Amino acid sequence: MKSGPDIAAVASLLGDPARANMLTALMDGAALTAGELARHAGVTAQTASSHLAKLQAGGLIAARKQGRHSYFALADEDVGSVLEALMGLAVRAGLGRTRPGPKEPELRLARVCYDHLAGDMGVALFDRLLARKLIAGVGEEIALTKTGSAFAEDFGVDLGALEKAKRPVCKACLDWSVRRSHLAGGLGAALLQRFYELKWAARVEGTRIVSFTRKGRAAFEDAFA
Amino acid sequence: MKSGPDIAAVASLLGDPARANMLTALMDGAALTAGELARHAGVTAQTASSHLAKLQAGGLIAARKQGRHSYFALADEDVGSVLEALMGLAVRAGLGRTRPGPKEPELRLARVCYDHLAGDMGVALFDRLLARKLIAGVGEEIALTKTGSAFAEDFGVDLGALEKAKRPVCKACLDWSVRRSHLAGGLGAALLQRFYELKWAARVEGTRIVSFTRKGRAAFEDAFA
DNA sequence: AGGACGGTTCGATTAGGATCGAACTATGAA
DNA sequence: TTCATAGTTCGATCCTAATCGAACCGTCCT
Repeated sequence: MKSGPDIAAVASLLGDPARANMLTALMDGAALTAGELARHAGVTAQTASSHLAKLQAGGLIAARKQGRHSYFALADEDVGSVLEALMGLAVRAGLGRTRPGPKEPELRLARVCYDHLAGDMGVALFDRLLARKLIAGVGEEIALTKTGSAFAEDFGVDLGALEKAKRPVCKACLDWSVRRSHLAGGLGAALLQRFYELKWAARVEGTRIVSFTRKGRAAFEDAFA
Repeated sequence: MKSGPDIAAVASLLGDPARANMLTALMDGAALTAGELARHAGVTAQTASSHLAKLQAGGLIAARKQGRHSYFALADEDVGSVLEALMGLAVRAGLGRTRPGPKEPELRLARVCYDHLAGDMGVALFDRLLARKLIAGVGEEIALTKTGSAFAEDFGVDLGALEKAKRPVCKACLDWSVRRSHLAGGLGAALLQRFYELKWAARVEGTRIVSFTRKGRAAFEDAFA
């Protein structure tokens, strides 16, 4: 009579409207703060906190503290797949769908975060370094691989100086517009510095926007493809 | 805040233990009467009736009256896929309500998922079809290759009939025990049917277990090696 | 230091829905 | 016809869990 894993337990987690709204807000893979998720769900912060604790206990989301903020993201892309599948079932019996659009395109594309690159291009940089196994690690703990170190030196980064500094060489930082990890730490700063030196990009005065030249953009794509 | 289809509505249907038990009982693709489902769920006939009405309204099950019996079955194999995927999440979160009984290993080895083969052997089948380039595709979008079509016909599958049906011929379904894809769709069903016909395997009464004979297992390994 | 703000915990309230008893309908068998 | 069985509908009860107010704990800022 009772066989197999307890699907009711996990399904009932998804079955509450507030939690479902939070999860759908997280479906793009980005991380959001507790407060933002509360707003998405249309509940108070207290209620949201309770929901988030349950989702975390159920293994559906992963939490990460940064400063006084708590960021939450889907635990895993499998969770996203299940949500997609559930939407498929929901569509056949009910409601339609809508999709919002982005804002502040330039800021979202590339900007400085303290002293390193953030925005879509920052996230892309991070993703490609990871995909090419130039950096590796889990969560925030990241390090350059052997090939990565060679690559960085070749790119003109003085790794020796970075390692002498007290600042960590590699660190994952959460992006506020894309809400995914990008590369911070000494290496992140050094790479952005090299982009300036190579005239691939420049700061736009009075803003945090990093403006890539056409050639710079192409060189960037080429170097990290 | 109001984006996408209402996944909470359908998820809350799956979130009730009684309904979840009914659905898991239906996962082998067979149709059961209201009374049988009530016993599976451990509730009285009245409550079962209420649950079944809700599941039907939600498009998860299909009802069919025959004499004084009401038969219920999963509305379609997508529902089965979602249930399998949910089981995957439940297992990962350690929410496995079931003590690993003696039947557990057999279930993991080979079982029916709606009407096709799942478990280790289902995944193995899928992998080998892919490795031999008999099927190809990305994600859930899969199709038979030319050599694959020839192979299927040779194996005794009536592809013409499959293509006339509205049901997709090939489809990937996520396996809860192995957490990888196995083959669903018309072809998946047809292959399992052939396994039965060839006496390679048979259903174990009252369970979802598919029991392969020794010779059947050898023939399976041989045919898809 | 102080204060502001984001997040969490605790407790009490409340609404939704799962459940069952009883009555009702329909089918099949005498 | 009468009876039995399968299923559904109705109403009442009861229990869980979502919710928010208020207080508490950190972190950041000046």
